[in-house]
Amino acid sequence: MVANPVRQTDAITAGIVNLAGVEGCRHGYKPDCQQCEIRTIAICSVFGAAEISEVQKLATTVELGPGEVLFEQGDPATYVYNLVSGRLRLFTLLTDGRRQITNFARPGEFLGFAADDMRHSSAEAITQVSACRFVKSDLAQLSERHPKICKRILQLKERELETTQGQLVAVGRKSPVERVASFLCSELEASGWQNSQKPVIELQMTRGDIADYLGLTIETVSRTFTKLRQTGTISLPRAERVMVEDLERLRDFQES
Amino acid sequence: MVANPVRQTDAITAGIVNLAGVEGCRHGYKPDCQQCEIRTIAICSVFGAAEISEVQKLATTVELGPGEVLFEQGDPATYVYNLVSGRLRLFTLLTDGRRQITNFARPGEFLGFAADDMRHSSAEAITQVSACRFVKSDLAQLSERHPKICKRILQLKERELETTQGQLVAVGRKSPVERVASFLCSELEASGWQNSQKPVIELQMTRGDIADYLGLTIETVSRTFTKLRQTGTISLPRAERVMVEDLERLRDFQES
DNA sequence: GCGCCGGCTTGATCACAGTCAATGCCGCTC
DNA sequence: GAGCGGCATTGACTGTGATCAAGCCGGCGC
Repeated sequence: MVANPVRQTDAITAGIVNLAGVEGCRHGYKPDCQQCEIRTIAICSVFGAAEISEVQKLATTVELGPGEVLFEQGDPATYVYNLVSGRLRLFTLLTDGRRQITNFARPGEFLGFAADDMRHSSAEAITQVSACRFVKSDLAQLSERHPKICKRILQLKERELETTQGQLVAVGRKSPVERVASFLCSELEASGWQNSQKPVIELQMTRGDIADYLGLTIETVSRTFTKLRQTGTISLPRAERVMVEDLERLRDFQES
Repeated sequence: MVANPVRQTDAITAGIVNLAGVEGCRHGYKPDCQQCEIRTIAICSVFGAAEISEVQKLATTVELGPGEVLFEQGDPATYVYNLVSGRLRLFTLLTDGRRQITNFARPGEFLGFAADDMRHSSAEAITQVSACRFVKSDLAQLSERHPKICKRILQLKERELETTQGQLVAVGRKSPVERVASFLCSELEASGWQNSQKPVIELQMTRGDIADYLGLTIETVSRTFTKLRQTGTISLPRAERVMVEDLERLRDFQES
């Protein structure tokens, strides 16, 4: 009806890559919370050095390669995750294969929390991924003893909601150029870019992923990149490397 | 670029309707929590009869007429609200007046919580509205003493997020018929419709609101209603009353 | 090296939803 | 009752982004 009914191949073949019967269960070893890169930004940030060992006991580290599945739409939601490193795509599939990506998760994000213990979306690794897994009920118990966890999760949820709302505004009311510009700006922002450096974005996802994130087709995304290149806004030494040549103009293209 | 640049009038004139200098401050009296219709579904549901008086002390009732503003994009986020009765539209405006409605809030919803103390969207009453207002910091203090509030807010936030994600999927990947069908189904669902009754939906919002919610134009929404009428799926005795004649078919049109 | 495959780009064409415009309908005021 | 204003519907036309199709590029295996 509207867009690419059965044109994603990765979405369909993805299930095959899933390895174990249990959700996201590649290697199951304890994380080293002291050394953890996201120790200060994830939900764990609320714990002191003494308390963190209690968390550590409940956690299991999960590793995924590109294309592998962390969890799948329709499954029961048994686990929750802290994304430690790498990136994931979270998406919903319609019956005919159309796909809407709702989030490109980044390290520090809290994933898999579901209101009704049922997954409404799937999560696949884009890059090599490492995540910290908890049994949902374990975390619930832990949060009884340490209410501040709940507060922290709420903060992260609110941020997630606001990001999704921003995406909704883009998809519902912005032109392709505006959507792509918004996407690039938020990727740059979230990458921790410093004002002094030349702005460069390493895209870890394909054009197809970007299209399914922005509610466009691959072709339109590609043409839009070309347009941005031709106006001198960006340059593309390689398809996955975006160098922002005129950040001012890119920001203007966002229209918001 | 993409849709109705400056065609909403209500969005622009809305500010004029705002009455007091203070956010949503029409009448400021204490609510009667014992009699409250949303006592069992809002965040208050976690409190026993004894505790509720503590909440009541912090709350102020706010009343709004149709079109009046509860809070506005860009304002500091000082208050949070429980929507007690009526409906609100929450939306984001782009600089040129394009509007994306992100939520048609219903009684029981918790509104105005913001991650960075700044409003990213505006809230306007669609119908006569009554809401229960708290100073954000008061509620934060209260939740220190009663951590279960936080847990409850988290539940509501997760539901809100999942609803928004569903909307994103519709706007990003569904055809106009599918979007309108999805919208009608969720309106019916949320209205508390019982299987035994004939399904009737009283739309409280205009075609323009629905268009800005679904990422369409007024005309397309109107034409889609006509299409659904012509296929015998619904009938429209009045523009705002939708009688679902063939719920099976309406659900099929959702395509998800 | 060669061939293959997946992902990206580009071009040509088409259809669907947006735009513009006219009309209808209903409620409100005078 | 007449006139007005807001909202909804319908029609005619247009333009944008989807679709279809071809070609390109880079990486990988043989």
